[in-house]
Amino acid sequence: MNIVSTLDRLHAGLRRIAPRHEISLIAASTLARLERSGPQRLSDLHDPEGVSQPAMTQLITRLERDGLATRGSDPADGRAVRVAVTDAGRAAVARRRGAHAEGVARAFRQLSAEERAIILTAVPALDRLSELLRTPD
Amino acid sequence: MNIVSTLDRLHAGLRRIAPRHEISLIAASTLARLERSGPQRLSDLHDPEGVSQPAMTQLITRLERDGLATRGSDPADGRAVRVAVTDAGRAAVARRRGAHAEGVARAFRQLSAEERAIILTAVPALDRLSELLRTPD
DNA sequence: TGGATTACATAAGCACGTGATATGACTTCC
DNA sequence: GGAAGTCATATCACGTGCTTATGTAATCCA
Repeated sequence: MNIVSTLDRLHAGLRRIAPRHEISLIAASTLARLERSGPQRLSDLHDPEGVSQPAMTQLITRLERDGLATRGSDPADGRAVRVAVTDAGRAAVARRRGAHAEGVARAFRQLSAEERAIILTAVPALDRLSELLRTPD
Repeated sequence: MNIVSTLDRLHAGLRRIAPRHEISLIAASTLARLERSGPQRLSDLHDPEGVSQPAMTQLITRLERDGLATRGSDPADGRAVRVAVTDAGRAAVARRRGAHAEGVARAFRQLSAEERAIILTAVPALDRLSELLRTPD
Protein backbone atom coordinates (compact mmCIF):
# COMPACT_ATOMS: atom_id res chain seq x y z
CA MET A 1 0.00 0.00 0.00
CA ASN A 2 1.44 3.26 -1.14
CA ILE A 3 -0.73 5.08 1.35
CA VAL A 4 1.36 3.72 4.21
CA SER A 5 4.50 5.50 3.08
CA THR A 6 2.49 8.63 2.47
CA LEU A 7 1.14 8.57 6.01
CA ASP A 8 4.61 7.90 7.40
CA ARG A 9 6.01 10.85 5.53
CA LEU A 10 3.12 13.00 6.69
CA HIS A 11 3.72 11.83 10.23
CA ALA A 12 7.39 12.79 9.98
CA GLY A 13 6.49 16.14 8.46
CA LEU A 14 3.96 16.92 11.17
CA ARG A 15 6.47 16.03 13.86
CA ARG A 16 8.78 18.59 12.39
CA ILE A 17 6.16 21.33 12.41
CA ALA A 18 5.81 21.04 16.18
CA PRO A 19 7.04 24.42 17.43
CA ARG A 20 9.68 23.82 20.08
CA HIS A 21 8.27 26.30 22.56
CA GLU A 22 4.64 25.24 22.43
CA ILE A 23 2.89 22.51 24.37
CA SER A 24 2.99 18.98 22.99
CA LEU A 25 0.32 17.23 20.99
CA ILE A 26 -0.81 15.11 23.92
CA ALA A 27 -0.91 18.13 26.22
CA ALA A 28 -2.88 20.18 23.69
CA SER A 29 -5.23 17.33 22.94
CA THR A 30 -5.98 16.73 26.60
CA LEU A 31 -6.43 20.41 27.42
CA ALA A 32 -8.67 20.83 24.38
CA ARG A 33 -10.78 17.92 25.57
CA LEU A 34 -11.14 19.53 28.98
CA GLU A 35 -12.05 22.78 27.30
CA ARG A 36 -14.62 21.06 25.11
CA SER A 37 -16.19 18.68 27.60
CA GLY A 38 -15.54 20.35 30.95
CA PRO A 39 -13.68 18.88 33.94
CA GLN A 40 -13.01 15.17 33.69
CA ARG A 41 -11.77 12.44 35.90
CA LEU A 42 -8.28 11.15 35.21
CA SER A 43 -9.66 7.76 34.37
CA ASP A 44 -12.01 9.33 31.83
CA LEU A 45 -9.09 11.04 30.14
CA HIS A 46 -6.43 8.40 29.64
CA ASP A 47 -8.43 6.05 27.52
CA PRO A 48 -9.76 8.54 24.95
CA GLU A 49 -6.28 10.02 24.71
CA GLY A 50 -4.84 6.59 24.06
CA VAL A 51 -2.27 6.53 26.85
CA SER A 52 -1.94 4.51 30.03
CA GLN A 53 -3.25 5.76 33.36
CA PRO A 54 0.25 6.47 34.74
CA ALA A 55 1.06 8.48 31.62
CA MET A 56 -2.02 10.61 32.17
CA THR A 57 -1.22 11.08 35.86
CA GLN A 58 2.22 12.32 34.87
CA LEU A 59 0.88 14.57 32.13
CA ILE A 60 -1.60 16.17 34.53
CA THR A 61 1.20 16.62 37.06
CA ARG A 62 3.22 18.54 34.47
CA LEU A 63 0.20 20.57 33.35
CA GLU A 64 -0.60 21.41 36.95
CA ARG A 65 2.99 22.41 37.65
CA ASP A 66 2.86 24.75 34.66
CA GLY A 67 -0.48 26.21 35.71
CA LEU A 68 -2.34 24.88 32.67
CA ALA A 69 -4.67 22.53 34.55
CA THR A 70 -5.86 21.94 38.09
CA ARG A 71 -6.59 18.85 40.14
CA GLY A 72 -9.79 19.03 42.20
CA SER A 73 -11.51 16.47 44.33
CA ASP A 74 -14.75 14.81 43.37
CA PRO A 75 -17.28 15.32 46.18
CA ALA A 76 -19.04 12.12 45.20
CA ASP A 77 -15.95 9.90 45.12
CA GLY A 78 -12.96 10.34 47.37
CA ARG A 79 -10.72 8.33 45.09
CA ALA A 80 -11.35 10.39 41.99
CA VAL A 81 -9.55 13.49 40.78
CA ARG A 82 -11.38 16.09 38.75
CA VAL A 83 -9.07 17.69 36.23
CA ALA A 84 -9.94 21.12 34.86
CA VAL A 85 -8.26 23.42 32.35
CA THR A 86 -7.20 26.90 33.50
CA ASP A 87 -7.31 30.15 31.56
CA ALA A 88 -3.57 29.78 31.00
CA GLY A 89 -4.26 26.29 29.67
CA ARG A 90 -6.83 27.61 27.22
CA ALA A 91 -4.38 30.29 26.13
CA ALA A 92 -1.63 27.70 25.61
CA VAL A 93 -3.93 25.62 23.41
CA ALA A 94 -4.84 28.66 21.34
CA ARG A 95 -1.21 29.70 21.01
CA ARG A 96 -0.18 26.26 19.86
CA ARG A 97 -2.99 26.13 17.37
CA GLY A 98 -1.87 29.47 15.98
CA ALA A 99 1.77 28.42 15.67
CA HIS A 100 0.79 25.14 14.12
CA ALA A 101 -1.56 26.86 11.69
CA GLU A 102 1.23 29.14 10.62
CA GLY A 103 3.52 26.21 9.88
CA VAL A 104 0.86 24.44 7.88
CA ALA A 105 -0.13 27.61 6.08
CA ARG A 106 3.45 28.24 5.01
CA ALA A 107 3.62 24.81 3.41
CA PHE A 108 0.15 25.16 2.01
CA ARG A 109 0.94 28.40 0.23
CA GLN A 110 3.61 26.61 -1.76
CA LEU A 111 1.17 24.07 -3.10
CA SER A 112 -0.65 24.68 -6.35
CA ALA A 113 -4.29 25.72 -6.17
CA GLU A 114 -5.18 22.32 -7.52
CA GLU A 115 -3.19 20.48 -4.86
CA ARG A 116 -4.76 22.60 -2.16
CA ALA A 117 -8.22 21.85 -3.52
CA ILE A 118 -7.57 18.12 -3.63
CA ILE A 119 -6.40 18.08 -0.03
CA LEU A 120 -9.30 20.19 1.18
CA THR A 121 -11.67 17.82 -0.61
CA ALA A 122 -10.10 14.93 1.26
CA VAL A 123 -10.46 16.54 4.69
CA PRO A 124 -13.71 14.79 5.70
CA ALA A 125 -12.39 11.42 4.59
CA LEU A 126 -9.10 12.04 6.41
CA ASP A 127 -11.02 12.91 9.56
CA ARG A 128 -12.91 9.66 9.28
CA LEU A 129 -9.63 7.81 8.78
CA SER A 130 -8.14 9.48 11.85
CA GLU A 131 -11.09 8.42 13.92
CA LEU A 132 -10.81 4.85 12.70
CA LEU A 133 -7.08 4.79 13.44
CA ARG A 134 -7.94 5.81 16.97
CA THR A 135 -10.20 2.83 17.63
CA PRO A 136 -8.42 -0.53 17.38
CA ASP A 137 -11.41 -2.61 16.29
CA MET B 1 -7.91 26.72 8.91
CA ASN B 2 -9.85 23.57 9.32
CA ILE B 3 -6.99 21.60 7.83
CA VAL B 4 -4.90 22.23 10.94
CA SER B 5 -7.27 20.29 13.19
CA THR B 6 -7.51 17.57 10.59
CA LEU B 7 -3.74 17.19 10.50
CA ASP B 8 -3.58 17.20 14.29
CA ARG B 9 -6.16 14.46 14.48
CA LEU B 10 -4.33 12.50 11.82
CA HIS B 11 -1.10 12.97 13.72
CA ALA B 12 -2.73 11.64 16.89
CA GLY B 13 -4.22 8.72 15.00
CA LEU B 14 -0.91 7.80 13.41
CA ARG B 15 0.82 7.93 16.78
CA ARG B 16 -1.66 5.39 17.99
CA ILE B 17 -1.02 3.02 15.11
CA ALA B 18 2.64 2.75 16.11
CA PRO B 19 3.00 -0.92 17.08
CA ARG B 20 4.62 -1.12 20.50
CA HIS B 21 7.15 -3.78 19.60
CA GLU B 22 8.41 -2.30 16.37
CA ILE B 23 11.16 0.25 15.84
CA SER B 24 10.28 3.92 16.09
CA LEU B 25 9.54 6.29 13.24
CA ILE B 26 12.92 7.98 13.44
CA ALA B 27 14.73 4.63 13.61
CA ALA B 28 12.79 3.30 10.64
CA SER B 29 13.23 6.49 8.67
CA THR B 30 16.98 6.52 9.24
CA LEU B 31 17.45 2.83 8.47
CA ALA B 32 15.33 3.20 5.34
CA ARG B 33 17.51 6.09 4.24
CA LEU B 34 20.63 3.97 4.72
CA GLU B 35 18.96 1.18 2.80
CA ARG B 36 18.00 3.53 0.00
CA SER B 37 21.16 5.60 -0.27
CA GLY B 38 23.85 3.32 1.12
CA PRO B 39 26.19 4.01 4.05
CA GLN B 40 26.20 7.59 5.22
CA ARG B 41 28.19 9.74 7.54
CA LEU B 42 26.52 10.70 10.76
CA SER B 43 26.63 14.34 9.80
CA ASP B 44 24.85 13.55 6.54
CA LEU B 45 22.05 11.83 8.42
CA HIS B 46 21.02 14.18 11.18
CA ASP B 47 20.03 17.09 9.03
CA PRO B 48 17.76 15.27 6.55
CA GLU B 49 16.17 13.46 9.46
CA GLY B 50 15.49 16.75 11.16
CA VAL B 51 17.24 16.05 14.45
CA SER B 52 20.36 17.41 16.11
CA GLN B 53 23.75 15.75 15.73
CA PRO B 54 23.78 14.40 19.30
CA ALA B 55 20.32 12.93 18.75
CA MET B 56 21.59 11.08 15.70
CA THR B 57 24.69 9.88 17.56
CA GLN B 58 22.44 8.47 20.24
CA LEU B 59 20.07 6.88 17.76
CA ILE B 60 22.94 5.18 15.95
CA THR B 61 24.30 3.98 19.30
CA ARG B 62 20.95 2.32 20.05
CA LEU B 63 20.68 0.89 16.55
CA GLU B 64 24.20 -0.46 16.80
CA ARG B 65 23.51 -1.97 20.20
CA ASP B 66 20.45 -3.72 18.74
CA GLY B 67 22.39 -4.95 15.73
CA LEU B 68 20.37 -2.91 13.24
CA ALA B 69 23.22 -0.70 12.07
CA THR B 70 27.00 -0.60 12.18
CA ARG B 71 29.55 2.13 12.65
CA GLY B 72 32.51 1.95 10.32
CA SER B 73 35.43 4.27 9.80
CA ASP B 74 35.89 6.43 6.76
CA PRO B 75 39.33 5.73 5.25
CA ALA B 76 39.40 9.23 3.82
CA ASP B 77 38.54 11.08 7.05
CA GLY B 78 39.57 9.90 10.47
CA ARG B 79 36.91 12.00 12.17
CA ALA B 80 34.00 10.60 10.22
CA VAL B 81 31.85 7.59 10.97
CA ARG B 82 30.24 5.63 8.20
CA VAL B 83 26.89 4.24 9.28
CA ALA B 84 25.47 1.23 7.46
CA VAL B 85 22.29 -0.77 7.86
CA THR B 86 22.56 -4.48 8.64
CA ASP B 87 20.38 -7.31 7.39
CA ALA B 88 18.62 -7.27 10.75
CA GLY B 89 18.05 -3.55 10.27
CA ARG B 90 16.49 -4.14 6.87
CA ALA B 91 14.30 -6.84 8.36
CA ALA B 92 13.20 -4.53 11.17
CA VAL B 93 12.20 -1.86 8.67
CA ALA B 94 10.21 -4.36 6.65
CA ARG B 95 8.53 -5.74 9.76
CA ARG B 96 7.52 -2.29 10.92
CA ARG B 97 6.18 -1.42 7.51
CA GLY B 98 4.10 -4.55 7.55
CA ALA B 99 2.67 -3.89 10.99
CA HIS B 100 1.99 -0.31 10.10
CA ALA B 101 0.34 -1.32 6.86
CA GLU B 102 -1.90 -3.69 8.71
CA GLY B 103 -3.05 -0.94 11.07
CA VAL B 104 -3.75 1.42 8.22
CA ALA B 105 -5.47 -1.29 6.18
CA ARG B 106 -7.77 -2.13 9.07
CA ALA B 107 -8.94 1.47 9.27
CA PHE B 108 -9.06 1.76 5.50
CA ARG B 109 -11.38 -1.20 5.14
CA GLN B 110 -13.96 0.57 7.26
CA LEU B 111 -14.06 3.56 4.98
CA SER B 112 -16.51 3.72 2.11
CA ALA B 113 -15.20 3.10 -1.38
CA GLU B 114 -15.76 6.75 -2.09
CA GLU B 115 -13.76 7.88 0.93
CA ARG B 116 -10.94 5.55 0.00
CA ALA B 117 -10.91 6.91 -3.52
CA ILE B 118 -10.81 10.50 -2.32
CA ILE B 119 -7.87 9.80 -0.05
CA LEU B 120 -5.95 7.88 -2.71
CA THR B 121 -6.52 10.76 -5.10
CA ALA B 122 -5.00 13.10 -2.54
CA VAL B 123 -1.86 10.99 -2.02
CA PRO B 124 0.41 12.90 -4.42
CA ALA B 125 -0.68 16.24 -3.00
CA LEU B 126 -0.20 14.95 0.56
CA ASP B 127 3.30 13.80 -0.34
CA ARG B 128 4.08 17.24 -1.64
CA LEU B 129 2.68 18.75 1.54
CA SER B 130 4.83 16.42 3.66
CA GLU B 131 7.91 17.45 1.78
CA LEU B 132 7.10 21.13 2.23
CA LEU B 133 6.49 20.63 5.94
CA ARG B 134 9.95 19.13 6.14
CA THR B 135 11.70 22.19 4.75
CA PRO B 136 11.23 25.30 6.89
CA ASP B 137 11.52 27.87 4.14
C1' DT C 1 53.51 24.45 12.41
C1' DG C 2 49.90 26.04 15.12
C1' DG C 3 45.22 27.93 15.30
C1' DA C 4 40.60 27.32 13.38
C1' DT C 5 37.29 24.24 11.84
C1' DT C 6 34.95 19.86 11.52
C1' DA C 7 33.00 15.31 13.11
C1' DC C 8 31.56 12.96 16.54
C1' DA C 9 30.83 11.75 21.49
C1' DT C 10 29.53 12.80 26.09
C1' DA C 11 26.90 14.92 29.76
C1' DA C 12 22.94 16.81 32.05
C1' DG C 13 18.27 17.37 31.80
C1' DC C 14 13.35 17.19 30.21
C1' DA C 15 9.00 15.07 28.00
C1' DC C 16 6.71 11.13 27.33
C1' DG C 17 5.79 6.34 27.35
C1' DT C 18 5.56 1.60 29.51
C1' DG C 19 4.44 -2.32 33.19
C1' DA C 20 4.41 -3.46 37.97
C1' DT C 21 3.02 -2.22 42.28
C1' DA C 22 1.44 0.64 46.33
C1' DT C 23 -2.29 3.21 48.68
C1' DG C 24 -6.40 4.66 50.04
C1' DA C 25 -11.57 4.94 49.10
C1' DC C 26 -15.73 2.85 47.72
C1' DT C 27 -18.67 -1.63 47.40
C1' DT C 28 -20.19 -6.00 48.21
C1' DC C 29 -21.56 -9.68 50.60
C1' DC C 30 -22.00 -12.78 54.39
C1' DG D 1 -20.91 -4.01 60.07
C1' DG D 2 -16.49 -5.65 58.97
C1' DA D 3 -13.43 -8.45 56.01
C1' DA D 4 -12.55 -8.85 51.09
C1' DG D 5 -12.63 -7.26 46.67
C1' DT D 6 -12.57 -3.61 43.32
C1' DC D 7 -11.54 0.90 41.71
C1' DA D 8 -8.95 5.49 41.10
C1' DT D 9 -4.84 7.39 41.37
C1' DA D 10 0.01 7.63 42.47
C1' DT D 11 4.67 5.99 42.50
C1' DC D 12 8.69 3.43 40.86
C1' DA D 13 12.03 1.78 37.72
C1' DC D 14 13.12 1.99 33.30
C1' DG D 15 13.49 3.06 28.17
C1' DT D 16 13.34 6.25 24.04
C1' DG D 17 14.09 10.40 22.09
C1' DC D 18 14.94 15.14 22.12
C1' DT D 19 17.53 19.43 23.52
C1' DT D 20 21.85 22.57 24.63
C1' DA D 21 26.49 22.85 26.12
C1' DT D 22 30.85 21.05 25.99
C1' DG D 23 34.83 17.75 25.24
C1' DT D 24 38.10 15.47 22.04
C1' DA D 25 40.20 14.18 18.25
C1' DA D 26 41.27 14.76 13.27
C1' DT D 27 41.71 17.74 9.38
C1' DC D 28 42.50 22.07 7.10
C1' DC D 29 44.81 26.17 6.16
C1' DA D 30 47.43 30.61 6.56
